[in-house]
Amino acid sequence: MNSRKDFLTELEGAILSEIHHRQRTTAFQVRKAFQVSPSLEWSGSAGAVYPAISKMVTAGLVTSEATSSKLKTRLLALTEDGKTRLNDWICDPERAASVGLDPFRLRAGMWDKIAPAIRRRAFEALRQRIESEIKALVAQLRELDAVEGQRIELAIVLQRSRLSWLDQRLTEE
Amino acid sequence: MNSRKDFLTELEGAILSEIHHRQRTTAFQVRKAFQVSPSLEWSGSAGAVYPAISKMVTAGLVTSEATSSKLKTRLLALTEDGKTRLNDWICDPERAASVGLDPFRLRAGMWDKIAPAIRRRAFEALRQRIESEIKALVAQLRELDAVEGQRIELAIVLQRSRLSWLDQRLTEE
DNA sequence: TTACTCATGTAACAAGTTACATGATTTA
DNA sequence: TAAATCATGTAACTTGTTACATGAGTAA
Repeated sequence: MNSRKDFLTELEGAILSEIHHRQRTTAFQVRKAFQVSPSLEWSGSAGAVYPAISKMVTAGLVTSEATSSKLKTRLLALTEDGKTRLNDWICDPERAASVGLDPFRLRAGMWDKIAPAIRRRAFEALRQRIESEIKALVAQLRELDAVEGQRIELAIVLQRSRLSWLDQRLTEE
Repeated sequence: MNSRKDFLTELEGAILSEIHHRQRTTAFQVRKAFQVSPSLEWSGSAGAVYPAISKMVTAGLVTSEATSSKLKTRLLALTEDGKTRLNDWICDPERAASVGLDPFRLRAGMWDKIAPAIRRRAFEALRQRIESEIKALVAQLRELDAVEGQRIELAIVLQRSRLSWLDQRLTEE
């Protein structure tokens, strides 16, 4: 049995993506990108990012070299092995096609089970919230790079489809 | 400071939903429902479900009464407090409007970064996978109850929007 | 000089996973 | 009677979170 894990987690894939498409990145920059991203659910917490990168350095997927600056910044880059593994992760159809975790979908079945008056109010609050989320996403669309841009585009598609689902539910009543 | 947590996690909400809309449920049935569900990402593992239910029994959200059967089955039900908390969870617009965790969206930005030939093959594999997922979801639509049905419907909407996103990318090339 | 940001990292904790233990009941 | 299923639960592990420690540089 090989104890070396032969697949990347979602977080590891996301980190490698970040290192790959941005050149001369640091762990800190990766964290920042996660914190800023409105389409990613990770907080970019130090306790997740640093250990994940250390592990991938040990596994030979990432190189980490010290800089001359007094701040102990380390520049990260992918090894050939890291690039291959990232590619496999990006193209894995099984993972990419899975439905993921969606708080809206999780609740959708239960909205039928509550009193109509409460539901109407809840739907109204939801609609407003989603619309303001869309506005925020659209606003960020220009500021951010291409990789994040595609993710945001899909997040907007998702939010719009939620809105039209809500509309349909409301007109059916 | 109150150490008693005043919000439900997604798993706790899902468990309360399951107990509420099915009458006379057991922890085992809840696990089964999660395991079978194609729209939920939890495995319904014993190590997650039993402790979560125990905690909610202790917190006074769920009652658990032994049955006369030799199998040490326990029937679960919501208390009034549990129903209130479930309602709050269902209607929480902040949580419901969040984008969630989506493996497809996470990878979407990176598909531009790989060689066109590899991308085309990856997209073809993805398309086939998604289409078979949709078929499986449609097939389950009849078998399952209303609550799960709504979730599956939304999962189908998601998968179809992924397909049309892929189509758009392919025709743009 | 106080406060904020850059930058890395660890510790305590939370929440999920698999694998196992236990024991009754049903089916082959 | 052997195996599968029903049913509950625990133990070891993984992976994420917040909060803290540490220390350098920058702006008020």
